[in-house]
Amino acid sequence: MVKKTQRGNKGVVVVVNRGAWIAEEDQKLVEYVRIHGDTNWRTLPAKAGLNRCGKSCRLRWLNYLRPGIKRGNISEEEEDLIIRLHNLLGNRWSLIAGRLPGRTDNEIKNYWNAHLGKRPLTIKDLNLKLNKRLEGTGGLKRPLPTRLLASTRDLVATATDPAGGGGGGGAAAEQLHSEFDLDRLLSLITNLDGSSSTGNDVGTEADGSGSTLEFEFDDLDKFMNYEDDIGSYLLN
DNA sequence: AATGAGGACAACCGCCATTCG
DNA sequence: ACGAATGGCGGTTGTCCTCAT
Repeated sequence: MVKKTQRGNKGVVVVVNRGAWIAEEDQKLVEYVRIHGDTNWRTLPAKAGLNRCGKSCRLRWLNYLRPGIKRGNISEEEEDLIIRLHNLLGNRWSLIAGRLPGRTDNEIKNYWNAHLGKRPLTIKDLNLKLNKRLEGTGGLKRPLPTRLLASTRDLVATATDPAGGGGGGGAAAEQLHSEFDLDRLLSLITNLDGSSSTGNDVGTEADGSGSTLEFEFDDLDKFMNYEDDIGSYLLN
């Protein structure tokens, strides 16, 4: 196990363990948190008899030891949700993880980087996914409007770089950008239950590389429960 | 069988926001 | 009001494992 010195309380140099946790450390941490709760991570290691920094303990607890954590086997539904939430929220892993019970931000982030981030998610992929969901209803009568599920950043990237190369495509990007029917999407979302002004206003934000949608939780909830409505909207 | 490449994932780091004295 | 302590987050790195050569 790797050791490292760091400044502890009052500048005292202490030796802390680094690297992979061993079963004994996990046991100590679980036992301590079970009795005393998961507060004051700074002093917890010393009290629990762990040669770890507080941050390390906190991370270990939150990501692996706390009850209710699901490990591995990301289901197709979860993956689908991750993709759509990422389209909405970007790399805000803690927010995304908050929508996936039992999953941690670290796991979502790792999964994205390992499986999804590298894979260019095309509109065709999204259409195929939705058609699969709509099996038995005849599938989509017309292509899914890209503006509903993909951020303009992704669209612009696709438009400017259709073959994976770089540069160019400004006109196409501009066209796609103009096709991003933000107002339409927002009005669909806010009118879902007929209450467009609930105090949880939907906002938008430009980040320079294309707009990213920002939703208050209630609106996001609506959107995530909106899949069937998107389907019926497209089929009608 | 040895080894190098690439993937997967656990853990660390640095920064920022919030809380507290 | 201010600074220190603490918590939380996203990005990055390190390590282990698998597989191809």
